[in-house]
Amino acid sequence: MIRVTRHRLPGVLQKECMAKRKKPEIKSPSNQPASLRSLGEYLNLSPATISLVLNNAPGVRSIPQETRSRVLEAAAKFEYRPSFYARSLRKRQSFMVGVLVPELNDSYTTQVLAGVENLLMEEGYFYLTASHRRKPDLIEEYSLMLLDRQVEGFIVIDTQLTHSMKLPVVSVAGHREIEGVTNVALDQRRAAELMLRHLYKLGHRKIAFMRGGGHSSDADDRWNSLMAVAAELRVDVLPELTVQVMSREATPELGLGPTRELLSRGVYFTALVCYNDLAAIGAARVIRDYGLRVPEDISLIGFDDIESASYNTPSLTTIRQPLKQMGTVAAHILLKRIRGLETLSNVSPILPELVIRESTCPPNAGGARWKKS
Amino acid sequence: MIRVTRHRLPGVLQKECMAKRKKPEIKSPSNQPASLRSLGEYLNLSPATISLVLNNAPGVRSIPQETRSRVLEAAAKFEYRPSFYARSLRKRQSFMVGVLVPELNDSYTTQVLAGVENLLMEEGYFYLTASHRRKPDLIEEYSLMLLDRQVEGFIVIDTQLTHSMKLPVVSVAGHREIEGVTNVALDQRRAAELMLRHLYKLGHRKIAFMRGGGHSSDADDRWNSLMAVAAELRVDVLPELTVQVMSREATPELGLGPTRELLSRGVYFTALVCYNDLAAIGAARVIRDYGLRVPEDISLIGFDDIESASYNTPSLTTIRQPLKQMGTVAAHILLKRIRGLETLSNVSPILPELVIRESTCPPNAGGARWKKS
DNA sequence: ACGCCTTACTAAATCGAGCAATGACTGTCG
DNA sequence: CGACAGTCATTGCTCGATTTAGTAAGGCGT
Repeated sequence: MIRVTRHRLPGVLQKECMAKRKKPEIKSPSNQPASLRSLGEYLNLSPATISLVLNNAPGVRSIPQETRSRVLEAAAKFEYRPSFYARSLRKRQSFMVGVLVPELNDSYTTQVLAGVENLLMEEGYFYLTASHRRKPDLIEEYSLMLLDRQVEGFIVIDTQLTHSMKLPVVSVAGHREIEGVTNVALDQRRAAELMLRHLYKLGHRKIAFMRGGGHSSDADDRWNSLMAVAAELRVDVLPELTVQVMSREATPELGLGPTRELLSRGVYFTALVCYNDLAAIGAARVIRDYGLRVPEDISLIGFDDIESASYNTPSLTTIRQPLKQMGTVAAHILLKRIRGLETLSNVSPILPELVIRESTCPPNAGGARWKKS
Repeated sequence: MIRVTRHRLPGVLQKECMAKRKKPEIKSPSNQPASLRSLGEYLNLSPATISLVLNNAPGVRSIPQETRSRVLEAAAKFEYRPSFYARSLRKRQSFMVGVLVPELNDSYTTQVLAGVENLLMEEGYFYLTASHRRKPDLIEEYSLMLLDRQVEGFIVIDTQLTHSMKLPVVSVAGHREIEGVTNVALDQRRAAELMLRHLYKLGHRKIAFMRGGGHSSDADDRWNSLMAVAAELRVDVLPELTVQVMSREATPELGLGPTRELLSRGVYFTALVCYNDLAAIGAARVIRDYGLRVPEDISLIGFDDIESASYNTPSLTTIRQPLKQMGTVAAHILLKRIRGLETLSNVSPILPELVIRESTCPPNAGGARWKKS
């Protein structure tokens, strides 16, 4: 009876095995991507051992330093990279999250996304994006597709979810309160304070307001906060000095109609709080056409700090949402939730920032031109 | 000796097997996601059969209609969705591509991305994005990470690749010619023709030029095309009427210096071809400060059609790159290449579009104000 | 000489799907 | 009665990594 050293046997078996199947010759490095098995064959070790060493798994303690370095060396030599799929299949973790956005070609979305990406990358996560163009059925369909792909959670940006999901969800600029969805939202109250306090300090008391359309979910919130702060500062909000955005275009046209309406009423005011930057750019145009100057006759304040806000003449004083930061925060919370550290509520609202540019100054700065026309 | 009907046996075996391992009870639908096995257990069929039916595989012919519908029904009932990982592992296909971009928060990139996404979604592909902030080592690192995740190809946007990859690559706004990389590029020649012909038809002959800085890879191409077309139209390109962008800021400041320089030379001209929209916005500002009007005294033409181009006063005449379409085309070519229909060369250049707005008009439209200051 | 511990590993199952190769049974024909 | 075709499925391996439960060899103690 022939005895063979036990732990040499597998090597022999494996070689026979290799002969049976297509033989990879001398295992040229650039042939096939290295696998645990190919490394095992090369080193005359089992795949299990290689796995143990490479993952520094608990059971590795029993493996002598010398073997370890042999493994490490071989892994480096053949540029071993574990198969993500095999690993994900086994560990039921994909290190991916799904991101649902209304539209990719939109600076709000992409700024948030930039923040999201930053944090996810740092943590070794990737993300899959799907843009649903605000169609509920696409939201549904895409979330299922992302679920199929084993995302571990969702970040939804400016997206109307209708029901809760089985996975953790963090929503940026979301409105509804939904079970299992953490909301990351701007502190609208603080934004209103920044706007009105700025105008108030400059000396403005006759302030006109342009209210957002009903289609935007932010609009009501923003309006209510504005009203609350105005009351606090004892600034009158006169119906004659209040107009509402009607259209839902994403161009400065937005501000044209309301501003014309306002000026045509002939009621004196020194500052206009616009619904957003786009509207403010439109408003500036109308005011100039009207023979008045911005900011000398009328100060203008916007919201969002879009790119054009600083390119415009005059450049706009506005409220900036730290969008990138909001993305980072969202990703951070999501990962926490994925890892089981519940952070369902208690998300502190994001603080906005006042950006002072050319469109605001003290009232009547250049000598009143009002009533001239 | 007991004989059991052969094809009942597996059912029994499986039941015993179930008893040995953790028994999933009555398989409540919302318990675990359904798998081929769980469906098989439920229907007393083997996973293989289920797979056959659901994939409509060749071997399915031998399976009677009745069994098929039973399978289909059960799959619907338990909302069976195949595991992407298992499938990808087996078929070595991930239905994912990698997208490398310099920066997410950039409208050029995201417009292209929107096109890419559109087409990929239609074809059932997703993509993983990584933004490398133009750092070569990050480009390298991220492409390896994407490779790990089994992407089937790459789309790179405005990204300097240094070497060829093993996978198909399509580059948008890429410059270098690299083995295995298909370039999707704008037809700069055509763009130059659109710009100059437009000015020429309006009657401009004294045309000033603002050249791009050397840091942009597009800049030289664009300049050469411009020169070629100018020669063709017999339009003089005078050194006195040529300036160069120096800074590399991404704000209208870009156009300030060059335009001041140009005006300070005191040489008469009626139109200025700007390097891009940003520069044109800056130029417009300087020209107005100088006491001249756009477009009555000086027509201005930009490039890119950024959002602010239409918001600006006056709005800019410019060249639009069909970025979304470029993204679509890139994705289309990539998928073709992934599927093995080689489309390495012969990619027709993308045709730009002239967008006529307020910043151009015939020369001396409002009566010459030149030399007034 | 016997058991027991340590060292250094390995076998085999698992994740879920996909196939190629087989089987078992039924019915029919020579 | 036996061979053969046709139905209706099943077995068993594969993809590559992870993990648990081992096992063989050698050393040590008594």
